Amino acid sequence: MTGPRRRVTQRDIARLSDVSQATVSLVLNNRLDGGVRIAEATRQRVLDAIRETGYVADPVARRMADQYNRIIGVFTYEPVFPSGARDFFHPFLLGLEEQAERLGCDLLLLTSAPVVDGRRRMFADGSRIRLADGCVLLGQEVDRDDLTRLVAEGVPFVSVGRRDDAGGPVPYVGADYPAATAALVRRAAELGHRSLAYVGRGEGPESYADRLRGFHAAAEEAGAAARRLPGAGSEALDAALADGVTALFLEEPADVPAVTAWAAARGLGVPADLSLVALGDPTRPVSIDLDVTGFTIPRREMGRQALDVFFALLKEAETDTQRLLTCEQHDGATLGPVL
Amino acid sequence: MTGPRRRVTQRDIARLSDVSQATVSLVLNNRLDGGVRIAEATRQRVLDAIRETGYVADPVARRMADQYNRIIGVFTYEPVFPSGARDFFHPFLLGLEEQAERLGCDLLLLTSAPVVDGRRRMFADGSRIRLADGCVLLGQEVDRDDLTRLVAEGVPFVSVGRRDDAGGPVPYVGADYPAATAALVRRAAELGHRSLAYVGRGEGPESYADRLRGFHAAAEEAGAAARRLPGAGSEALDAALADGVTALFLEEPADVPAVTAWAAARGLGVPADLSLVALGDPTRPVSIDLDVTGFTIPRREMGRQALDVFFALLKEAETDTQRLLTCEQHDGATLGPVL
DNA sequence: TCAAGATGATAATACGTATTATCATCTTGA
DNA sequence: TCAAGATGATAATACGTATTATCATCTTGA
Repeated sequence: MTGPRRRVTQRDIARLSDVSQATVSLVLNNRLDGGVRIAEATRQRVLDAIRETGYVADPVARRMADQYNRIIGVFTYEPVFPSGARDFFHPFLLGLEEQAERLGCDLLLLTSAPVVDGRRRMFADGSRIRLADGCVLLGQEVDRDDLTRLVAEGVPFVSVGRRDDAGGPVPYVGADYPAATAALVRRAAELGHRSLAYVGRGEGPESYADRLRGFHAAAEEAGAAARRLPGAGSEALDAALADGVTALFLEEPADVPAVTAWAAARGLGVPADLSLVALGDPTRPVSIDLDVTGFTIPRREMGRQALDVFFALLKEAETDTQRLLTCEQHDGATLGPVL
Repeated sequence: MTGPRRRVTQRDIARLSDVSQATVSLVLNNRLDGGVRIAEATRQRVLDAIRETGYVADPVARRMADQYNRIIGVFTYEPVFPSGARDFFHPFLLGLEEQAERLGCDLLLLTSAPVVDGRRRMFADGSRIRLADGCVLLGQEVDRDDLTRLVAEGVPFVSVGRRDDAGGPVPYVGADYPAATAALVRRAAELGHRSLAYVGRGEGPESYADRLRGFHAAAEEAGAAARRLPGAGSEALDAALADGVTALFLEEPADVPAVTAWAAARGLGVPADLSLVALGDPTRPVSIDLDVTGFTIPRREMGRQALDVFFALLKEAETDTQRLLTCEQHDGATLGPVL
């Protein structure tokens, strides 16, 4: 008595409650406009049948009829979630899931397998995004072409993390890296640091550029010397130290162990001889035994608000579609006064 | 002149190449069966139009015409993916995603079902599973009631990891823990070990029970003494050691650091004084500096094959719906001969 | 008593694709 | 010359939902 279980459809509900399919749809969507009316008794009969059968509208058919299906694609760009980055991205996902549950929508994984040169192009296939009402973008770097096309096609989407314009403004919920970085620079200046170094790329992903921008702006304002070291290599650090740098601002906190190892090798005390500041959370898993001063990215909250912005866009409601959230400053033990 | 551009449809192609929509579809799908034929010239005209316009079939409409919506729910039981377990579960997800891409379907996260006492019940909300064609189950432990209901309702589903019957056979793609464990026991016996200890629960999740079963069976066959220690506590280990145990089989490889710390404290060399075997991969992130002998769970492949089984079930094709995959043995440096 | 308005429901249609049954035309062979 | 088969294409329909135009019946008020 099995056989491939057919989906329960509105026709089934209609038959059960002795009305037409149209009526079922109207009850489901609670349409009151257009002058449509359903008697309360009928409505109840339909709702009962729905409850009994556990009927849910087929999201595909809903999309077909050009409707919302409350499914949101989550597109992640990191090449197959490089194992290291998982921990970093997880809080974002948690925020998304949490808010999705609250808003009663579902998340579709658009992270699908490796495609062209290790990276995924969003439009590589026939645009499965269309299955969903739109999508949320996650990842340090996002393909510019994809972004441009999303904007051009008017697909509702939100980026987790600020993005530069792409043929139009990109809706995002980002972290206020410039402000968070600047605040730490000011703290350092107050503590007497006159020569600071930013360690990292400072370009490429917006999040890097934003940090560096905040760094330079605040340093200039504070009248402190500022430089950038491309990486945490020993030679570069040695040179900076010899040149009078007293505080290092790490773009990538996962570099902390490398820097402390170098400091230990040189017999430098932190923060006695050198201060250390972490600009965010590590994107690679590392064990750090120091209580590093720096800031924390409100990842979970970013995930949550991303969905809020998404729904506002979908409903075309008024809202701030480019949000920068404040990072929490962490007062650790690695930023000290210059002795 | 913007506005969301209308999609190019088969009707457009049909008009352009002066054929019917049906012909376009037939050309696209290259149907040769059913006695349908398209003249080569016509075919080329249609293909040209497709090329010119960049037409791609709307995935939504495709699925609409199909009996299935090609959406597969991924249900995970771990309480919102407890942070430690993420690493462990990720390879399964990768396998699922990879195969989903290959099979042209999408994964819907069903991880956000209402959380009742820290855990999710699948049917708590009644019907979200019905959004999808069926689902894949992921997690160490699966709710028995949910399982029973899935079987009873005939929802197509596959468990990643073997499951005991639940009012009927449960389709699964699991790891062959008994065989993998037994192989290691035999190796130990060959190396002269006569008294072995299994460290762990050995019950609860099927994966634990399976390991213990394989352990006991192989030990008996090899004529070696076998016992089980509930955990890796120092007292238990001391007692076992005092009692002549020369090899420990760890159900949970994340316990390796605890055991090696204990061994170091007792001045025991591994494998000189004591052999160590890891029965699988750590479910919690730990850093292990030893090259531990043991086996690896084919997680990615399990994810992949789970989707294969799922589709076979969906299409009611003949297939082995209860698969146990072979674990890869890893010949490390912690299982040595008894001196 | 009857017209106008209110009420309640449905038939018809659209969305874009896939497939099957059917049809028209051409070719072949005796 | 004609029937049978081959060839090439299409009309019709299905998939499951949403919506609009339409219709039938009931109510109301003068």
